[in-house]
Amino acid sequence: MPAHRAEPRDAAVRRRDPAGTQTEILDVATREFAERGYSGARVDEIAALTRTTKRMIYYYFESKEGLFVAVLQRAYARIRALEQDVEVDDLEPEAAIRRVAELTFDHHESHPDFIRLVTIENIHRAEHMAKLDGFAQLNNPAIAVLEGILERGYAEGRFRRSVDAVDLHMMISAFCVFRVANQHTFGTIFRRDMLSPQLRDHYRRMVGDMVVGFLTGGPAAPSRNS
Amino acid sequence: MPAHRAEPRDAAVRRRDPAGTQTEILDVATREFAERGYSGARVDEIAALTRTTKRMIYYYFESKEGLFVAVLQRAYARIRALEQDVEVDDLEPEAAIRRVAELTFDHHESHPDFIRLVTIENIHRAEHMAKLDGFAQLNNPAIAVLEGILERGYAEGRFRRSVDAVDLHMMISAFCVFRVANQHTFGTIFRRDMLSPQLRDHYRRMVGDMVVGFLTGGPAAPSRNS
Amino acid sequence: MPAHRAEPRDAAVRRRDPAGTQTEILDVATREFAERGYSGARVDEIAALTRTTKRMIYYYFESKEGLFVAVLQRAYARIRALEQDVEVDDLEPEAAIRRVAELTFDHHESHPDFIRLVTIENIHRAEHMAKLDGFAQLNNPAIAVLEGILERGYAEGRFRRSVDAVDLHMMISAFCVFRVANQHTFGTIFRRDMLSPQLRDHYRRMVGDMVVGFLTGGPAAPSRNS
Amino acid sequence: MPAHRAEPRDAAVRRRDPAGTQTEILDVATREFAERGYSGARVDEIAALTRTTKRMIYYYFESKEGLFVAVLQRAYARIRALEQDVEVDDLEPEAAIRRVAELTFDHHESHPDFIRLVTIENIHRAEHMAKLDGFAQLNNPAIAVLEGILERGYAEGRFRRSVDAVDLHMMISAFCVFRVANQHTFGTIFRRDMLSPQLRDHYRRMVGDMVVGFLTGGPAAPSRNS
DNA sequence: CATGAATGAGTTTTCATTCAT
DNA sequence: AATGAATGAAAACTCATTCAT
Repeated sequence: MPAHRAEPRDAAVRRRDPAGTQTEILDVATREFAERGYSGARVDEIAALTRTTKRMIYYYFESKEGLFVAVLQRAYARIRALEQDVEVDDLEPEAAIRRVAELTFDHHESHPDFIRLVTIENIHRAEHMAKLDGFAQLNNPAIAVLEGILERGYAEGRFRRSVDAVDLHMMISAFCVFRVANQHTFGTIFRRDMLSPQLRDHYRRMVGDMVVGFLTGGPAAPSRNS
Repeated sequence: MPAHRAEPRDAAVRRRDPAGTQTEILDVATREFAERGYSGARVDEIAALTRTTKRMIYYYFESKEGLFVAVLQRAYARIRALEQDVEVDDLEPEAAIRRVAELTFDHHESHPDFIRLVTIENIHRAEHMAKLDGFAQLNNPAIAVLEGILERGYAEGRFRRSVDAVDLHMMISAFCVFRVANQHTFGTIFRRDMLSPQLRDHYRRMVGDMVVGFLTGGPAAPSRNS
Repeated sequence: MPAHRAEPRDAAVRRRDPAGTQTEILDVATREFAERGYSGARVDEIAALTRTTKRMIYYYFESKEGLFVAVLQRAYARIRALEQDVEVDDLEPEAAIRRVAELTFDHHESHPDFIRLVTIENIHRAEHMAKLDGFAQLNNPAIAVLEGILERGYAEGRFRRSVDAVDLHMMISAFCVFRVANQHTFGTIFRRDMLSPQLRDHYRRMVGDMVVGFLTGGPAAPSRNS
Repeated sequence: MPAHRAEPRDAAVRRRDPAGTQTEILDVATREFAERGYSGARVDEIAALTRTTKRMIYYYFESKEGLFVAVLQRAYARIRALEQDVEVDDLEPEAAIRRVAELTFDHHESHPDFIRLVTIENIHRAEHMAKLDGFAQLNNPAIAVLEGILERGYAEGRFRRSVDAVDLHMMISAFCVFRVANQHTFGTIFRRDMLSPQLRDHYRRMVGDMVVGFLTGGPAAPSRNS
């Protein structure tokens, strides 16, 4: 046996625990894919970081691609679970929308691996997501929440600008995702670490200001040129 | 054999044109890296799509990584050249800021390869940019323009919210980049093609509304925590 | 295609015999490295002369360098094993030391590949040996034997010249190694094949004479400088 | 032009000085071949370390092999020139032979590159020397000197052992070459730096003692076994 | 003589995947 | 289920040598 390979530690421990084995593989694979991208991740390396072997990866997930798809699926499922319990009915529309923006902000900050996976999947034009059902989320809970807030806002005359909930979600996501996903190039160019703890509150407030400012601003001015 | 693989065209045609050779390599490499990512791109394939040989890639760029760095450098240099000629002094602050947002929007829409390269470089934590000088852009022309507009806006009492130019640039970029970079996962989840021509004007107006709404809105409300 | 290139023999024959696979690789690699030097040897060629594939070389030895290190290690281990069983306690000191010299002579003559590997390793400044433990042999069996003989020789008044065992070993090795290692240039210059069977006994006696003459000679004359 | 290549410095200086150009190439090539071996040396690197270009190497020396042959030839010619002026007629036979041994010792110590080249050429079985005339040195000056000393020694009854001059030269060379050529492996195994300045005189005296002891010792005892 | 550009054939190394036990 | 061994195809990279100017 080649001495240079990290051997699976304590292999006996993992025997006969299929769910645990799969979970462990997915945990490691998530880290590796997020860290190195789809092409950059190595099946060998993932196996080595696991208490199982490569064979098990193929047994459970068929192929590297199958593993990535499973990783993606689980990552989205987890995020969606988090999005479920947003409770903003007791807040005024402005406060509610701000709260949603801030929660999104928090989610993205605390799940950088998720954002990296999404970024990677976009580089691959979402071809892996396409292999799965259940990604289409026309009735996304996050959207439903936004729709409720918007409705209240318009009814109460607090929001002047008419806007689609998905577009609003996009605007909020754009801000929150960009801060994490583009931190490295942006930081290099502008010498500003958008993720520094000192700036956290600053940006968190900013995303709220942005969305509230947008909604309470006047109707869209027509673009005067292209 | 992938459909886009071109036959090697008469190699003799291109002899003794070093600048041309390098340019052609960079053109092809830009496409390939943007398309498949750093790890996913193949030096062999890049060479095959060129009128030169793999050997010349190593002759001029040392390694795959050196080639990627050169691609990145040229991509940023080109974008920066575009950012130079923004002329907004004759516009009112609101119109000016909207114009800037729209130009950014246009740039990003017309340079999807650039956005993909930036995304890829972020996955690599900007390690390739780090190898180059000249990326730090504290005196970025885009920032200077924004600063000018903000100053006028405050002086004329049109902008109520105090904001840093780099942060404003970030907000605009976030919107414009997200629309392109995350189009695939977003499109899959919400069944909305953010890049469809029909929605182009809609989103273009939206980014303007966002930034004007933000600047003309009241001062930041304190975050109520979560 | 070089004449010595063997067709790949039925690969299936050798499956599932890891020790055998490794041994076969080491055997072939020893020959090839000894024959062509480290840079001159080809991993491809080594694999071709084996019933396994290039891939297995990397599986077991990591790299060309790793393979060379393994070859060196095994070569030294084997020589050391031979050095173990020298039995000279029943001989007079002169006869004993002569016997040791002759055994060294015989070892070197029958292991030209080993000498070539050592030569090659010296060209590389022993950098590969440095990667391994266990090469330092302060308690080398060969040295211990020499020490025993010297002690007896002095006690019995047969050896007049005081000498360090390691230096004595060096003197003997120098003679025996040179005859093999430098046979080609020496042969070309002096038109003398030091390895010819006719001269074997001549040189074998000579190394004994040299060492005995040295030990029984008077104490070192002071160098008169040059 | 690839920025990473060391450019030929001050190329103009070297123009129109064929002898100088060739000398410079040979100087650099000697270093590189001695340092890295024949296969390990790089034509590119040799050219880069020169004020000329690769083309000139091929112009003057035809090929990498031709260059190596030229390097070898010059190296031997230089050493032979040194061997010319040995003046030992005024010394007693013992002192004379000791002096020759010490001069050989000194030569080898001060020309490690030469020894490395010879070692490398032996790894290649002297195939490059074979391409040249003038290497056969039956009337080698060094041998002639030894013959003279031996003759005197026998005539004066100082040397008792009958020996061939070439063999004696071999014995001396073996000691002196081994100390330099095998310093690295020997040093690693026995933790003794044979080239350390502190040990220089020790070994220099030892080679003299060895040869004098050998010549003044009794006639060769017959080998008692094999 | 001089030089940067160019090249074909090789050389080391990697990787996802499968097999025998 | 589990595992070390094995593999073919491909990928990155190198090198001596030649060409056009």
